[in-house]
Amino acid sequence: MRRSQLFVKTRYQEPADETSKGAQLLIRAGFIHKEMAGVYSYLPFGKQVLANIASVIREEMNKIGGQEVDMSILQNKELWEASDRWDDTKVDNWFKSKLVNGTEVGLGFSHEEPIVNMLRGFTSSHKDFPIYIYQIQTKFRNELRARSGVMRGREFLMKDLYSFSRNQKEHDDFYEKVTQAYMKIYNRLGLGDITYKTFASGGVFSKYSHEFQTLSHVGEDTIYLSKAKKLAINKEVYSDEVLQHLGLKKEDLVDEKAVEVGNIFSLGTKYSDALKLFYTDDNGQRQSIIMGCYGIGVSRLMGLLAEHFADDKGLVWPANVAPFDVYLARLGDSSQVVKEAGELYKRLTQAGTLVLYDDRDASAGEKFADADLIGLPYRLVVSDKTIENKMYELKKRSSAKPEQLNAESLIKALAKPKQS
RNA sequence: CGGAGCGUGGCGCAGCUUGGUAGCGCGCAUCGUUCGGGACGAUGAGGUCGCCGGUUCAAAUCCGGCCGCUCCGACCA
Repeated sequence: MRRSQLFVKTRYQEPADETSKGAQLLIRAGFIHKEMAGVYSYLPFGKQVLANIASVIREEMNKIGGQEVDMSILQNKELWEASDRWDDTKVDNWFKSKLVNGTEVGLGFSHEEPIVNMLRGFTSSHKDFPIYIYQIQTKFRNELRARSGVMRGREFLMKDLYSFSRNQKEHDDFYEKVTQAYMKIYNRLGLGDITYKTFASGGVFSKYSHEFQTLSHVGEDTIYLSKAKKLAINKEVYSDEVLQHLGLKKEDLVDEKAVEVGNIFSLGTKYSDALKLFYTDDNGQRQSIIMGCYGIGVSRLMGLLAEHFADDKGLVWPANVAPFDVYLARLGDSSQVVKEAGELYKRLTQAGTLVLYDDRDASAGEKFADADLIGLPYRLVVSDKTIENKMYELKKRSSAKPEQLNAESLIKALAKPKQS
């Protein structure tokens, strides 16, 4: 993409109405636009980052048998009354509205009820199960207070997976598979080293649920973690009894601030029973379905990545999620520089490299500052100097020193690595 | 929802105490000079001072109400 054609502009100063470093950088670099407290629009770069995170998640969900759908956001009140979750005293963060005829509808904060109801129309035999369905869509939650920019919004992008198993073992096996898949996702996003499977409140369905907590000073949660065992306990369930149950010693744990980047729940048969989703076993008997739900906050991850992968000059995106691979800075506007940079842009693009071509009539300093702020993995310079040397200048965002490359090695260096 | 702070061109801010024709920096436009780390000069455009009401000859400024934003707390299936 040519920078001159992009409507988004970067900002020199921090926005006054954000205090989170990550949100400030995302706004300054033109990834997001704040509509109101806890509500953000995603601009071209931000939309691409979300798509890249989603694509990592999608690949791992598909690998464990997930089938992707896109459920409606408008919710049918009757389904939620069946499970007694429509009442504002039961779920206090509903956004609700009304049809012209007065019928109440909700904006989805989660999708257990509608997805169970939908499945009733397609399943009846034990041969139909297990089933794993997920979606990546916008959720609405009427939080009392939005916070930390895009990390805790009222409207946010979330991946939610629902599992439907015939018995406890089948459920437990899949639950473990999801745990593995989640760790793969955090690894691929560069957060694996600081993300911990964490024991948290299980609600009424099981003893624990599991959260995935990434260590960060902007975290809203406190966890007690064992680095050796790669496990943690959320403060909300931390007690001697829990420690004993998990075989952990108090003195081996340290407390840290962390961000909840995922949460997996065993739901038992509560929603499947309430909405009458059953199956017939091989003896012709009606049986309950055991459910699980598994969430990952996609937009929250973007906020966390911006917070974590940054330095004093701006963002430093991991290659997997960066909106482009390389920032091509054309310095000066001599006809040979314009020609050379234009041709390089074309050539790299044809080779599959995603290039953000800064073809504006701006100073070198401004282009370098923008390249640092936006934080693409590489910065490539074409100038009279590089043409004179018959070399290109390539610099990693994460490193201070540039290297000089000829055209062939440049194209090779920027070729996309194969993703696992 | 309790406590605190804030709201003035696109962005960041001053002005308010002590009422008297709305300012600075960045950005933007035009011209010229520049051109490897956010260049310089000249000229210029752009503002219902969050909204409503009150006091006053006169309100960005004083008073009341409302709305919005931020932080702390509570809350977060």
